[in-house]
Amino acid sequence: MPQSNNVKKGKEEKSAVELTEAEWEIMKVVWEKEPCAAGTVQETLAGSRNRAYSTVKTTMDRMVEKGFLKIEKIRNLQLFKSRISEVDARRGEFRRMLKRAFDGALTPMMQFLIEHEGLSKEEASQLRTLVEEQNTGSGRKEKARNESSDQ
Amino acid sequence: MPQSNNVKKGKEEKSAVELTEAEWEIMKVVWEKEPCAAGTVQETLAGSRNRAYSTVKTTMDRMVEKGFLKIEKIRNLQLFKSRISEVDARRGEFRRMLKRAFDGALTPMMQFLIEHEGLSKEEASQLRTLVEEQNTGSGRKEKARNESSDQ
DNA sequence: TGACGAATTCGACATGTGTCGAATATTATC
DNA sequence: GATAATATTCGACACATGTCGAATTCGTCA
Repeated sequence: MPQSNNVKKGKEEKSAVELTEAEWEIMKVVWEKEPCAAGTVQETLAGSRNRAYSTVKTTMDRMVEKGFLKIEKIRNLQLFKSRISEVDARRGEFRRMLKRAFDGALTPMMQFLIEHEGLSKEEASQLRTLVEEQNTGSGRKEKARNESSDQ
Repeated sequence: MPQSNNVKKGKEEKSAVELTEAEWEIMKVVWEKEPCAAGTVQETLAGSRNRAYSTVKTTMDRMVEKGFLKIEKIRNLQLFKSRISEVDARRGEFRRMLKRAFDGALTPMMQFLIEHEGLSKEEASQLRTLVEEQNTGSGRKEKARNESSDQ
C-alpha cells in the first residue's frame, strides 16, 4: 500500500500558525480571559515570570500585526481578543515538530515515542482506547472541519 | 561494582537539545555522512536551498560552540562529527512541542491528534499495532527505560 | 620558491524576539 | 481646573539566527 502517513491536510493550508515562547504564554492567558486588557495579561503572567507591562504590551502589539490577536477599543482602553484558536496553534506547533524531526510523518514519531520515550503501559492503554474508540466509530467520525475562530 | 550504571540513568536531566531550522538541516547531513567537511554539507544542502559556503560554515562553527558538533582536524582540514544523536534531537524537539502546546502531557496530544488531525484508519491501526506490540511484548526486549516523560 | 586554489577565519548586516523606560495621552478625583 | 492614577506609544537595547564576502592561511606542485 502507498501508505501515506502524512498528517491530513484539511483543504487549503492556512499559513501555519507558529508562536514563539512568549507568544504562547500570552495566548494562553488571552484564550482563558478574553476579552482582556494587556495589564490583565501582564498581571496574570506575573505569577510565573516577571515582565514589565511594556514588555507584554509590545509583544501583544506585535501579535496583532501578525494576526494572532485583535484589539477592540473602548474609550481609551484596549481589549484584546484572539484571532487564532488554540487548536490552530497546537496544530502549528505539532506540525513544525513533525516536519523538522520526523520528516512530517506520523508513524515514525509514534515509533519514536514507544521506543525512546518510554510510553508507559497506562499511556499506551489510554492511547489504545482512544484509537479503538475512533475505529469503532463510537465517538466522532468526520469530526467538524477546522475551527479557526476568527471574529 | 557499586556504580557503573553508565548508560541511561533513570533521572538524567540533560539540558534539552533544541535545534533551529538551519541546524536541523545541517545535522541531518552530518548524521548521514560524518565525519564530513563543511564543504560537503554545503554541497549536499545545495540541492534544496542555496547557501554560501561561509553561511554553512559559520552556522556549523556556532554549533560546535553549542556542543552539537565537534571538529577533528587533519592537516588543515576540519572534519565535523556530531555530538548529539538524532534521538536526542528528536526528543528535544518533541518535548518542546509537548511542553508548549500540551502542558507537557502526552495524552492530551494524542487526543488532539485523533480529534483534529484526522488520524486515518490505517494510521490508527498502525498505531494500535505499535502499542499492542509493546504491551504484549511480542518482541520482548526491555527497551530503553522510561525517563520520566513529564507529568 | 612562488603562484594557485581550497579551506578557514572574521567582521558585518538584516531580522526576529524579548525587554524596558521615558514621554505622552486619557481618565477619574478633589 | 489642577492633580494623581492609568494606559498607550515609541524608540532602544541585547541577543540569537541566517547570510555573506573579503582577507588570510596552508598545502601542493610546477
